[in-house]
Amino acid sequence: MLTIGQLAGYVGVTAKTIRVYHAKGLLPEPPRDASGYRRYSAADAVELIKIRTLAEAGVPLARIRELRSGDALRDALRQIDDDLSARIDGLRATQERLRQLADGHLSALPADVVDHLSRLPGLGFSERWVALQNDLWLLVFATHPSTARASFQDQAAILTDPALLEVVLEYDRLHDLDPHDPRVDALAEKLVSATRARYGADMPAYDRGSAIPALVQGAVNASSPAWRRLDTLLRKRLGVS
Amino acid sequence: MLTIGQLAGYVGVTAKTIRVYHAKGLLPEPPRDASGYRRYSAADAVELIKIRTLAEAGVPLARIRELRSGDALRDALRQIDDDLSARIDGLRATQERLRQLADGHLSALPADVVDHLSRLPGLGFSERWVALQNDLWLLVFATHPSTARASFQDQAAILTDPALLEVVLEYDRLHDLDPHDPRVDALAEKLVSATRARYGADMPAYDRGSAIPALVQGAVNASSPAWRRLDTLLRKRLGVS
DNA sequence: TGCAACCTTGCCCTTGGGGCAAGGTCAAGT
DNA sequence: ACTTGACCTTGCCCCAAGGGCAAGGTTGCA
Repeated sequence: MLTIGQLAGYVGVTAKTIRVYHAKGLLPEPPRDASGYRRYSAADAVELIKIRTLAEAGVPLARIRELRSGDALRDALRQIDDDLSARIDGLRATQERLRQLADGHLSALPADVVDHLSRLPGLGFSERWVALQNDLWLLVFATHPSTARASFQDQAAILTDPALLEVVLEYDRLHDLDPHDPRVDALAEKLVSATRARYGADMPAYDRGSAIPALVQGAVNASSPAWRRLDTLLRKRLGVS
Repeated sequence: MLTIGQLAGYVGVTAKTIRVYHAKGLLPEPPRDASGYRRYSAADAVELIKIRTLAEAGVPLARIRELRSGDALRDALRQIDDDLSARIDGLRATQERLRQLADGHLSALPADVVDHLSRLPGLGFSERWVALQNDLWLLVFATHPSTARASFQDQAAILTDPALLEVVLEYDRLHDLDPHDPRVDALAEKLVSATRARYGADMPAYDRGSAIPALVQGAVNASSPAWRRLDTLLRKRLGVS
């Protein structure tokens, strides 16, 4: 018959852990010897190993207690297994992002993006626009590392077409206008036709490349009522949820 | 400029989590607007994403704070990566044991072991010995599933040799003897030579098959002073730590 | 006989947030 | 101008799964 410390060392937990399992009704209290020490049998060890197997799989102790008595265990085990697979995949994804962080991909923008941004003032863009673009690309590269590069190159290419460049410059200038200025409606029209021409009839997604989530656009819009209204118009005309 | 809820929804955490990070000095407090709301920039979002990447890798927040300022980060990332690999392996092992549990391998002894145990009384073993063997194999199969079968078969084979069977039977009978009875020393001698004969000069491990941990032996010994002394003698003679 | 290493219960501490209260603020529609 | 619902603010207590310590009793070994 084992003492609590022997059982604990044996299964690879601390005595405290076993006492906690008793207190929570996970493992029944064993008989005590003459001096009040708990005395365990091999069957208790097997039971404890089962509990630890579930606990190490991340099953909450309360749920282990439920499973202990009922015979829902057979069914539950499959879901726990799936859950475990999902967590393993999650950890692998985390590891991947961690390695990108180690390579410095999250700490600064790539050199060509910085280069691109530095040329924007020369093309006629405002300081505000450049700062917004900086933030925007920072976010896109941080959240969509795999597609960010393609989005960026598409955007940079747009500015080499004089007609399209003029449209984007007007976007910039709209910032301080009244939301109901007719120039807002006019720009919305121009953006719709330019977008349709560039990306075809069935939109891959709204506006500037498919990888930019709506949230980024929302953050951009927030600084100007005119931009907010422009965004509303575009969503209506392009049929985006 | 983002509010806390926008930033939170964006990075995929709750606003509370961000406040906790402020309180713990992980993420600096951003400027407040006229009404006291926190206002975040894209740089904060990038910083938060870094923090979450580390947190999801299981790095304690206190440690993330240390890494945030110092440039020990580059070094620490490698260890965190290793750590993560180890945890992925651990989860996979847990999953493996979970599947064995699902197959019922932990709930009962295999049929051939039960069969073997049921034949022991007929060979002259005591009830006590059979119960101890039952417990012992329960433990071995629970903790060393991969090697248990080989250990068991080796042990079963031993009992088919009449000379070895007699040695084991004497082990059983020793239980109630005085620890200093000369028969204890005599059995120790016999066991040493039998073990050497069976397993060669350089022991794979002590006594009955290499997979049985010392702790199991300890549990067996606990019930008899004579067995305890026998164990001590064997360890000395066979040179086991 | 002494000592180290156990065991007992009880209580507070920790991590990483969740949830609620009580109040202030914002944007939209009426 | 008012209301409504969704935000935001701080402050507080709560959770799981144990860790650690205290104060006392017990065991094994020389």
